[in-house]
Amino acid sequence: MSDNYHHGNLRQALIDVGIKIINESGEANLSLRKVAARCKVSHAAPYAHFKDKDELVEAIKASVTERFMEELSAAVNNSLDAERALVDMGRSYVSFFVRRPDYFRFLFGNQNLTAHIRSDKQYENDYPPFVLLKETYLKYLKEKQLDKSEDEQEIELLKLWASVHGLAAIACISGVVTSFDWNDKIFSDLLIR
Amino acid sequence: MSDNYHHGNLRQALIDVGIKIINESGEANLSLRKVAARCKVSHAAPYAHFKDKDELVEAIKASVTERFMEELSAAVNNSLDAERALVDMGRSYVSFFVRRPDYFRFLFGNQNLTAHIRSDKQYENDYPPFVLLKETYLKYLKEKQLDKSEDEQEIELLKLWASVHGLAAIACISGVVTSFDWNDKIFSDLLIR
DNA sequence: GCCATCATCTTTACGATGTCAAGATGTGTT
DNA sequence: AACACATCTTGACATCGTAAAGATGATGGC
Repeated sequence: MSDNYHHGNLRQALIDVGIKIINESGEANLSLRKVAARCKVSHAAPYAHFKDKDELVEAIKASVTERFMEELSAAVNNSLDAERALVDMGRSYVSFFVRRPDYFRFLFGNQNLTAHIRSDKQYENDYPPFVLLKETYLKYLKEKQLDKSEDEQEIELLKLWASVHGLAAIACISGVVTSFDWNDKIFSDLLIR
Repeated sequence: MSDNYHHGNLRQALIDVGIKIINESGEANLSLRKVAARCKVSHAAPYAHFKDKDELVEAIKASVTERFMEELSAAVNNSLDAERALVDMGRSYVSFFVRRPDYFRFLFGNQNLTAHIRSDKQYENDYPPFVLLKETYLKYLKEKQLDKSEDEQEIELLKLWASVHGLAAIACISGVVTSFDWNDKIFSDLLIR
């Protein structure tokens, strides 16, 4: 049954425990064997559900990205107009990773080419945070009655994403940002000009 | 003598071989033992020069950052005025990591908090690329006779850094950018408004 | 109800890795 | 020449990812 696994929920349990371990002691301490042990299962059991350690890690990344998306969506949905939505999404984006810099490094720092993002340059349709950014941006254009060419839109989107992601990166990497007080000053200026 | 180490140049040799291994097969294949073997030295020899694997890795990061700085400095010095210098530095920043995305992940992706960057929030004075960015930015302000408050300057610098670093990050992570043709369009617009 | 098939899990084993302790070896100093 | 010290070697250990072989339990056909 679901108590002792065996056709239970081991796969999900492995993912959840993986996230817990990262929360507690960072990605450096994430090992297949520890995850298995915490699930009270032999060290080779995960191989019934993931062909690799990488495959488990990618599943964990997808799960973390879901939580990330929940925050982003909430920020967008709670905003009154599209302009506020754009700013709030950016703030939420940075805020999420400032609160959990270990997640940032986990999601974007690995050597295996972040398979959870790109299916060969189709990130525009596949990577949920970017899809949400694009939607919000297009609503913003419509709201402001701005007319831009496809090229302009693409460049603007790239700049938006780069600014926000770069801010998150610098915050996580350099330890510059611990509090979040300067954001109100910087964000509308950064995202809307 | 310097031939067979022992008061030779093992320390530097370890760093150089480390970079070579990363170039050849990525950070995933960087191990103390392999580095030692390639230096024809026993697997514990590195411990005479580095207390940790981390300490070796940090030394390698510093070395890679030096090469990075050489390109940035060249870009700045070859520019006629400060405005061009600012744009060219940004272009050079992204270009460097587009050519070597593995370096980006190596420098900024690790879990150990990139000790080569921050000596406790003093990145402004310690991290060479940021120092160069700040210098170039200040020259740009002087050249254009722009008067900005300290706060404005700090925010603008952060935005500059975030934009450029974010662009590099996205390029490396998502595989969006392989060629570099869109940069001419985007850069002056991104950095100078 | 019985059995075969298949997914799931365990056991055992192997090589690679980071690290430590103890000792050997070379270098510089007095 | 003798000592102190940095450097390097050897051997050992725990941990890790992974593979192979077998046990165990569920599912579906008869």
